[in-house]
Amino acid sequence: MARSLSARGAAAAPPAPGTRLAANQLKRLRRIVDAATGLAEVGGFENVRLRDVAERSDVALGTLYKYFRSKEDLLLFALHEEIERLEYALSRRPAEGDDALARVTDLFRRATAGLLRKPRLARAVVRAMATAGPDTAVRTAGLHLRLSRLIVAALRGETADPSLPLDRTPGNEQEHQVASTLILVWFAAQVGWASGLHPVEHIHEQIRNSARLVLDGARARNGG
Amino acid sequence: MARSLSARGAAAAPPAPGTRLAANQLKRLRRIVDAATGLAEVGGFENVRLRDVAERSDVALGTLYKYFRSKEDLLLFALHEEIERLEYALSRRPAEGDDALARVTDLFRRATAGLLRKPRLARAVVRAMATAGPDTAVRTAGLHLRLSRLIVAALRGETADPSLPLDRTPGNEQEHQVASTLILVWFAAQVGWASGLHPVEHIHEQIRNSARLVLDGARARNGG
DNA sequence: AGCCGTTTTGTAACGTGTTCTAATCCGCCC
DNA sequence: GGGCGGATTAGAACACGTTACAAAACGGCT
Repeated sequence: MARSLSARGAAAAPPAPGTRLAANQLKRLRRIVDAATGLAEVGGFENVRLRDVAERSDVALGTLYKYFRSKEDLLLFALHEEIERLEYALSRRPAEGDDALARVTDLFRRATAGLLRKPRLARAVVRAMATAGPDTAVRTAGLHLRLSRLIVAALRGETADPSLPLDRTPGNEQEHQVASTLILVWFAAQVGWASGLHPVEHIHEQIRNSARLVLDGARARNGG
Repeated sequence: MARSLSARGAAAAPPAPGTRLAANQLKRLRRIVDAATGLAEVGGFENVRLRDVAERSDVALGTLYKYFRSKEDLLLFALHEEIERLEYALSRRPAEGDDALARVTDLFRRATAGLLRKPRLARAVVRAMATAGPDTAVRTAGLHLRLSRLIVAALRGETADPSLPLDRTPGNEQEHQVASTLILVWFAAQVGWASGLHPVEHIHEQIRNSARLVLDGARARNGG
């Protein structure tokens, strides 16, 4: 995430062997991502011309392709960081609400708000997600798991433990199904927004409606 | 749809003025779409090179762009036809099942099967849908409405009336919410499949799980 | 300091979606 | 049959993602 890349421990001692290179590479990576998001904030997906990204980050085009497999991969990395921000924010202030529905709605509200603070960037990353190919499947799956963890925690009124490995996420089958459904709805609603079909509010409405249905279903199924 | 384009009324009498041109244009349109889907069946989205489509359909590149605003628009038209096929099939044999859940599951099973009869074409149109821009928003919205109508009918155990205008679709608010949720889940699941994230069966599982949750929710809400 | 393997650079090249234009064709009307 | 207007054609041109490659720079090692 942003933190782990920028806040390098100030080692006054001679850097360990192999570290110097990695440090430079991390700086380069950061420059690239910042350049890309900067361009995306201004003009969305189409405005992220990889030649421009390369120029703005003082990096050769070839280097850029050594760090990221494609334009989508690059923007997906930005989304990854955004989700890490969300994880951090939720760890400091968990989703609020008296019942699961309220908490989950709050979670998505905050997630959407965070993403849409920069609408054009949001459009860009959503589009990247939608057109991702098999080469970025791993990243995509990771995002899904991270979100799922956050949702399950919100359902339970707990706060997610980011230190746990993603494949050992708590939650029973039904909770995972609820999370999965809501993630897909959220994603699809955002695609609809990004392609000009709906205004932003529609994302919120859609999630609220779906969450209500799904959670009532879960409750009924539990005999509650 | 295919039917309405190819089965032209055999007017032995001299064609009405302006008809000759339109007939040629319809033939051209059909050739273009057939060429595109043919290429997509073989190699998916990337294999649909518009130059090749133009050549295969004996049409100039410029003409192609006079008929369709973009590559996505062209493939979306193919999806439109596929959904019309689904409408037709459902009008002849409605979704089967004793309760709403069974019928809706059957509907999506058939829809998915129909689409995935040609997996590469399916990948192509799903991708087109996912990357559609504002220029194709109308087509996209239309597809959503058509599907919604089919789902509401399946929920009720009726058969949809394709002659009704799309904006006068029957169904109360809750039924529309159920339909909307399931459509989004279906779409997102297909995007996941198309980008290599999941095998086909996952689409079915996902829809089944989501439908169960959502319909239980709807039932609980109705006090049933 | 000098060497070596890796990384980075600069730049050219290719493929493909999209746009543009001038020339041609086609159906219609007088 | 001749001419008009819109549709069509062929082909060039442009933008941008992506790949390729030779030369230069860099970092660690002796």
